[in-house]
Amino acid sequence: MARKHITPGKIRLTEVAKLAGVSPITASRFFRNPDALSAGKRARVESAAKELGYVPNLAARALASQRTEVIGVLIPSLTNNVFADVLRGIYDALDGSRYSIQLANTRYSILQEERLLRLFLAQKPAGLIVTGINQTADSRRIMETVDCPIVQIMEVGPSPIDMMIGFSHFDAAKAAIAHLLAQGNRRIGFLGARMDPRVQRRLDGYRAAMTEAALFDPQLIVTTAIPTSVTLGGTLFADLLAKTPDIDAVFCVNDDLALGALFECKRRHVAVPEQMAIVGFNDLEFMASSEPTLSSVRTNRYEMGRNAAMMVIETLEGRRPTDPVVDLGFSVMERQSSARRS
Amino acid sequence: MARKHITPGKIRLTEVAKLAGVSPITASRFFRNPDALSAGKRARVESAAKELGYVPNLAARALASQRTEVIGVLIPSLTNNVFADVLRGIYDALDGSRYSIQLANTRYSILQEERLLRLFLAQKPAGLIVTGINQTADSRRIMETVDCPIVQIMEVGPSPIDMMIGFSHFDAAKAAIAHLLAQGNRRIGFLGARMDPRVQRRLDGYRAAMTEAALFDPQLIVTTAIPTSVTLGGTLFADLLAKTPDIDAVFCVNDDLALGALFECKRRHVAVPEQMAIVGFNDLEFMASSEPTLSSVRTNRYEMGRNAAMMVIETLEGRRPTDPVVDLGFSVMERQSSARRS
DNA sequence: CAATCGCTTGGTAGCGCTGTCAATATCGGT
DNA sequence: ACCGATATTGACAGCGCTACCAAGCGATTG
Repeated sequence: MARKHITPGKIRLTEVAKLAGVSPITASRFFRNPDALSAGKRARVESAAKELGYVPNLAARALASQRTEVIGVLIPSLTNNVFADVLRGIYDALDGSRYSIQLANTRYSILQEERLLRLFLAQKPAGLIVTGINQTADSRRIMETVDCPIVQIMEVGPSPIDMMIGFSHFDAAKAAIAHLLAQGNRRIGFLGARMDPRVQRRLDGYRAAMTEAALFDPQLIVTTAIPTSVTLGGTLFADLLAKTPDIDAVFCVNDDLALGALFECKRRHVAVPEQMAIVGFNDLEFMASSEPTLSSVRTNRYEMGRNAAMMVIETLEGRRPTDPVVDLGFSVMERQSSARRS
Repeated sequence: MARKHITPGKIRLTEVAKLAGVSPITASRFFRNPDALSAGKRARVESAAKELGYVPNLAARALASQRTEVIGVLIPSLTNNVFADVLRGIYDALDGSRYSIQLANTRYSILQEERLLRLFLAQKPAGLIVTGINQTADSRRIMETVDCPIVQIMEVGPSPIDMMIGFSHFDAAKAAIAHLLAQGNRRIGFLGARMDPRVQRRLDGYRAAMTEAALFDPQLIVTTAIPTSVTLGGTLFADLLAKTPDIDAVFCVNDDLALGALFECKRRHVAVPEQMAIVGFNDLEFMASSEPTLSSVRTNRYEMGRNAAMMVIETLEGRRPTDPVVDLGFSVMERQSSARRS
């Protein structure tokens, strides 16, 4: 005999089955596919489970069935507000479902991402949500061969691994610049921090729009690898102004930078928008209530997370979404900070 | 025979043991307590595992050992920046350790918290991190009988369930008011949103400080159950000003409200700090770089998360912290928005 | 030299659940 | 009344790992 024998009070599936007067297998089916039971047994098992306060042992289930009900989520940052919204969407979508989330932070490193991916896949997740479309070649190969729904979030692009939901950062940035140009601005600066792949594509969109307008000038661009912050927005804006004092507008790759730039303008008594137009990116809540209100590009982060999780669930339940690639779009929110000068 | 027989390529502990020329049990010990092996076997198992790319099956481990290496984390909100910092601390502390995190969102409901708690405990977590000291009586009873390290975070108080790390919201608010009083303010308003237990205690601290100074007036208090936002800060400030136009300062229960109040002041051409002093709470990054810079009460959120996770791990490894209750304190950051009028 | 001790190693028997397949019950159609 | 088809149910074995106990072994001791 190997170990201490059965703890008396413990409630296993067997106990529920016994009380309900059915076989353990039937009780098991009740929890996984109740429709397969006759109405009578279904009711008996249900009340027995409730009476005993039965909670399934997920480890045993995972071991026996060779799969889990865990959806792995790989995001590059826990601090960034953008991902907080996405996560909230994911958690909301999974709330009340049988699935749970395993979250991991790649810290903007695709090698770290690959490591975490291997770790996740070893535990046979039910599904996977990964950020962006820039994975290592190995990561991609691994994900292509694995048999579970995978959603790439935050942006759309060609050749999804499986499914994809996001928007075009290139188009979004281009639209922001188009707006600034339409308001009569000519010397439009670019402020970028962190410079992850999605921010790079916003820079590409900026470059394309400016080149089309024959207004491109590399001197207008200030970027850094440092993580973003409001303080950094002020610093970068000061740098830009030092390099190119004749700018009439600035496009910031996110709202923190935009807010920092606004504060820096106030410190320097540069009137916004009269002397300087500002546009941010993401449209965080505060943009609409600053003074002046700040223009931004609205992105649908909560919906992105929510839909991504729903796409995974639907696939798992056999109702695979008709279109594997969803473009959630964006909208340029035109506010006081980029209003046309009178 | 019950099911398809052994998948050929699958690497189990048995395979590693075979290659290393030891029994499975010895291989198993290598992963859990390498020091118990002789140096020779340890090296052999290690190289065998690496050669085969072995990854332990956590479900099997959990089932056989009757425990998991998952630390449950219950927080009230995913959106709130405050918890993002705490979470980052927790994830950082657990990074590279054997433990992983299971996160759940109570949405500021202690009933929801109790439900999630039962769910977690059914899976025998290695440890638990819960927010605050206001649990339901049932939750408390359950946690007191369960045999795993538990850390209550965000605040300190009497009678911890097990361990506790945080600071006194009462004292922190009182110190903020003391600062405002020291700067010569007399009619100090209070702006509160969400009004969760910790915010309530900040209100208590405010009331105590104002009463001590014989300046308390309920008309100075504006609160709402609505979740916080910058926009709400502006709205509440407008309400306060409508009720009590003669205020000379305002204490906001968080930085979002403070920023909203600042913007509202700008819109109304109320000079900060000349006509209106503002103090926030938490000291988020942007407070130091706004124009004017905003005073706030700095709290050590990242350290709180990090230490909480470390306290759990240390207890699990038999090195229980000497003091179960850790007060991380706070500091009043005095900036331009509450500078003494010249 | 037998008795004792500490360290390392292995054998056995499950942990609680579910995949597979066979057995049985039920039903409509001829 | 018989047949095959469909809906329900159950028996069995085993998922991959570890708790428990016991045994092997060299060193130490009186």
